[in-house]
Amino acid sequence: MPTPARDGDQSALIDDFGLHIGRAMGWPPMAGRAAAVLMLSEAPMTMADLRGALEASKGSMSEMTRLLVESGTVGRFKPPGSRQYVYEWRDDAWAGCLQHQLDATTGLLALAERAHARAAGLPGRQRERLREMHEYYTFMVRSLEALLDQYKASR
Amino acid sequence: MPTPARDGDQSALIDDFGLHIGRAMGWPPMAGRAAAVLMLSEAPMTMADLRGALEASKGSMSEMTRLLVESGTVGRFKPPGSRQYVYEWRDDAWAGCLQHQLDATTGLLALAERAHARAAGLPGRQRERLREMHEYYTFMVRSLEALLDQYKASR
DNA sequence: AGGAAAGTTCAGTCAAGAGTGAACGTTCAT
DNA sequence: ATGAACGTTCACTCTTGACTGAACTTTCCT
Repeated sequence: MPTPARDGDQSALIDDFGLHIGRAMGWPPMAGRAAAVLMLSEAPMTMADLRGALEASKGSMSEMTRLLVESGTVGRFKPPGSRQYVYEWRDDAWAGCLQHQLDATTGLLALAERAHARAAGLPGRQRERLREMHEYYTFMVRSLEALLDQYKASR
Repeated sequence: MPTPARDGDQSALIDDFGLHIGRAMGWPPMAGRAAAVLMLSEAPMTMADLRGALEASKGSMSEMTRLLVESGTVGRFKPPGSRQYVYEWRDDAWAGCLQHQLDATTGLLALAERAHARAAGLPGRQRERLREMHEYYTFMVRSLEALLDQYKASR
């Protein structure tokens, strides 16, 4: 039996985790809570386990597990001889988080590039500001890539 | 007269900027749009100018300018002899963004610390995961601080 | 192949959050 | 000091997005 995740004062911790991590990752609160439950569970959990721990609907859990797996923080396996998937917090989950942040920043760099490209004819002040934005996101993408490498290497 | 910010195809750009930057900073969309308008404006703008450019209410603009100034991306001045404040995109706006990201990460580190402190009695797996989370956010806060210094120095 | 269990999808409900506008407080030139 | 211009606050409306549950699809054991 997996750790009962919602006993006593872990409950508040899970809500807190859920809200903040969810917000940081751009997830709905329920996804953050599911991540917290999995992180704090000793054993891998089935969707039924998660639903029990969070009192959530089937549909919601299906969507949340999808998000978590996609983000690279949670793994999904089907143990041989079992019909149900089990979900487990990954050892390299935090690298997944950092990757996620890098992806988001890369998206903003793309936006800055598009804007900057169109800026040829603009007055100096505006063009300069778009250049600075582009420069900033270029810096950030390069730096986050370096951090990710460094983090991965340190393990 | 400030640059008319909502003419033709800048409008789409502003909505796009607004949405993405707003999301990245945890702002409502209108704040992102206001940031975009100010970034692309040649001259400083009054609240009335902003309201005109964005077709927004007084109340909304009051809140949005408050957010922008607080974030360190926009400056607010009262030119001598004028009754109205003017708002202007700051030269060091992007450092403000990075600072904001650092603050958010520091908040998550605090959460990880609280959780980790309570983890003394937990089974090995869970304690190990909380340790990893703590380690990750420690790494991130340290690294982002370094990036911020580096970015500031490079200007 | 048949069928039961697991998982996904999607229309609908409900709650959270964004934006409005009127009432209120503040500021500053006279 | 006065009052007109400016800015802020807050109760309300409307929009967006999270979550539910029932219908549907897929999987896999016999």
